Amino acid sequence: MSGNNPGEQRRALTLRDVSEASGVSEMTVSRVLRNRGDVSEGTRDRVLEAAKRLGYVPNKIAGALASQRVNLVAVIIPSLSNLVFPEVLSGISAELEETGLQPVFGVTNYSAEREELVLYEMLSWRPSGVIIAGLEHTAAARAMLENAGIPIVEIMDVDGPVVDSVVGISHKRAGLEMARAIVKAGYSRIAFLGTKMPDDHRARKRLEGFEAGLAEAGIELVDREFYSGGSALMKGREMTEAVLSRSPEVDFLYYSNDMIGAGGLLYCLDKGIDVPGRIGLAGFNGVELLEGLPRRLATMDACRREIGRRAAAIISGHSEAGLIGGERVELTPVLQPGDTIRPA
Amino acid sequence: MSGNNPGEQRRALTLRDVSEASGVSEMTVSRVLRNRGDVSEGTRDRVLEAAKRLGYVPNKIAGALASQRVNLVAVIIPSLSNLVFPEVLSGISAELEETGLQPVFGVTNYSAEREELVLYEMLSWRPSGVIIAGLEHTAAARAMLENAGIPIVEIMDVDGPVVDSVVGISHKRAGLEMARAIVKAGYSRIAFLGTKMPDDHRARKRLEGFEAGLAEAGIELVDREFYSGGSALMKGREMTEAVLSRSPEVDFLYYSNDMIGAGGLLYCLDKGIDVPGRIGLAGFNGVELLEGLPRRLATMDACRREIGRRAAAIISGHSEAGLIGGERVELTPVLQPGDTIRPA
DNA sequence: CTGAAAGCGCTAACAA
DNA sequence: TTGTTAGCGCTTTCAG
Repeated sequence: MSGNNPGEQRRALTLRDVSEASGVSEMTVSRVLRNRGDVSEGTRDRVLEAAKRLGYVPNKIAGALASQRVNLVAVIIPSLSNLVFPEVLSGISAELEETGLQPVFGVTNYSAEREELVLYEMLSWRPSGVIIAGLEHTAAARAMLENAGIPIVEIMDVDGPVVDSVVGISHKRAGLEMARAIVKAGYSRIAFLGTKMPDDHRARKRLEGFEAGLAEAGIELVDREFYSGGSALMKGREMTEAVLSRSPEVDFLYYSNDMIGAGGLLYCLDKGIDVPGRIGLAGFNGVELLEGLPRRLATMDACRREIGRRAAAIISGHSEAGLIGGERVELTPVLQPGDTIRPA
Repeated sequence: MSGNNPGEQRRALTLRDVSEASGVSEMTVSRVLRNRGDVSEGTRDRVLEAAKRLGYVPNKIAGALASQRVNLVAVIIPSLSNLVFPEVLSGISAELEETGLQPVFGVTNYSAEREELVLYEMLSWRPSGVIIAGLEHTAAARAMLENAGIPIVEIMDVDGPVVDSVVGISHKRAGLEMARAIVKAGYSRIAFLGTKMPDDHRARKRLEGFEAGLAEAGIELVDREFYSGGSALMKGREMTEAVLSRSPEVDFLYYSNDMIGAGGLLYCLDKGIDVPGRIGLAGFNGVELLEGLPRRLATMDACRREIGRRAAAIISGHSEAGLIGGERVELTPVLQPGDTIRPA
């Protein structure tokens, strides 16, 4: 408020400043500011008044170093532009809201190398826990996770070996069940349309499960088409056109996510193709965003918010209890048949 | 790798451990690990080998306290579920990638109170800079920003008084120009459909600008409709239906964002309404996600990624130069007429 | 090129 | 209820 000579480098306020301004020892000031221990009403008021008047903001760096406790939870995800992850994050945020823990986000762009880097960076802040998407990590990243000495929760996927705790769904199973539902509905000449990302293991596992499901009925994929980058809705259109002109006999299109599926749906409607009569369609994720399309695309809910919540709950539970122990939460995605699979 | 008695609380490794394992002083180990100062090839190798073998992860808390430097940039945004912000974040991430600075995100849920809290929390980590959405803050938040002694960049909006630097667009102007374009195209019975959020000041400013633009031509809004929550596409449909049945004379619908606009577009197409002949439509944001709809919705690009980039660049520039000085970057959103405004 | 000493701002532990 | 003393693990500074 006063004495702000511009140009003069202002030193940030310290506990000592508040201590001097209030005539109370640093230690007691610290107690007041953290609501710790017994402090008399009078002292408390004097301290709070002084802190507020000066505009004191505590230095968590120093606090964390002294107390060896950091209220940060590292959250590592592949991407922010894929709709799915912001939803997971908001589940995490919501769950952590009242726990005193703060999520810190890092993004890997679907690169295992970058994941390793981001993880290293985050661990060096000594967070109280780590939530990380997927089960596939570099050897070094895995080692860091194992040695961090804090609760680790791998999320989204449960198909594979785990470091500590895990919260997710089985993408293999999701693909498998979708395949069964499609076969049961009488489709048999089926194509897959998906993303081509080297490190998108979950999409890969869904496809594997899907093929396994088809194999049960002696069916093989008729065609497949991959893309990367660009607007998903548009890509969905383009890929659908490509597949339908290349393999006109196809009667079902399974998309690796709802956005490209929606593009495909719009394309089919444009072309006057009978959906789900002539061609059935299904996506994956259960993106709420898409409610409101001319038809509801068949999909499977990936339980994104719930995954975020449960993962955060594990971290906050363990950080309270002070223990580290692998929990396993497998959520079950439910088929939402929508309007694009014909009734069995 | 060895000696991991489970159950035994493992103390995290310190510089001293690396020092002892390599037979080099802590100070020199520190130099090697930070690539600072001259260290002989031999010592360097010994240190790196030891650090790697032990799996040492530096403690940034201690480092930051000692050096009084923190490579964190606090980024405060209203929401993650609104498409727009993840894009800003990815602009920030991209720009910061090579600077050694790390973004840390906080979410306010469009609440000024919560913003104040999040800001306090983040400032207590003594970040190198703050990027914060919007110009409207509580008095206390404003005071914190002013006294933080670090570069502050307010983003998204330039219509109003600023704390330090600002990067954004004028939403008033965006609304104004949209109004002019619509009037010029010959529409005159115009309705507004938007979100009802107390602290969404940018949507409010767009509406104000829009009304001002209409007023230039002596036109007043025929109708308005607000919503909150739910799937935007669906809400767009519902609101559109409501307005059209209440005010059948309307010939243009201006939506406060592209998602509800897209819902409206789909509704009109469903009903066989001639767009843009009978009714014109426009949204706001320039959401790439929507490319691939049956028609391209008229919109205005909000320059989200660019805003993120520029804001991050200001922070990293100032943190290098060590100075704090208000920069002002006003980007100009461009009208994308798409297929839903009839040619003037 | 390398090392020793002195903190960074706070809190744990103990003393009064 | 309040204060004192020692660090937390690193880096700055200065001395070899």
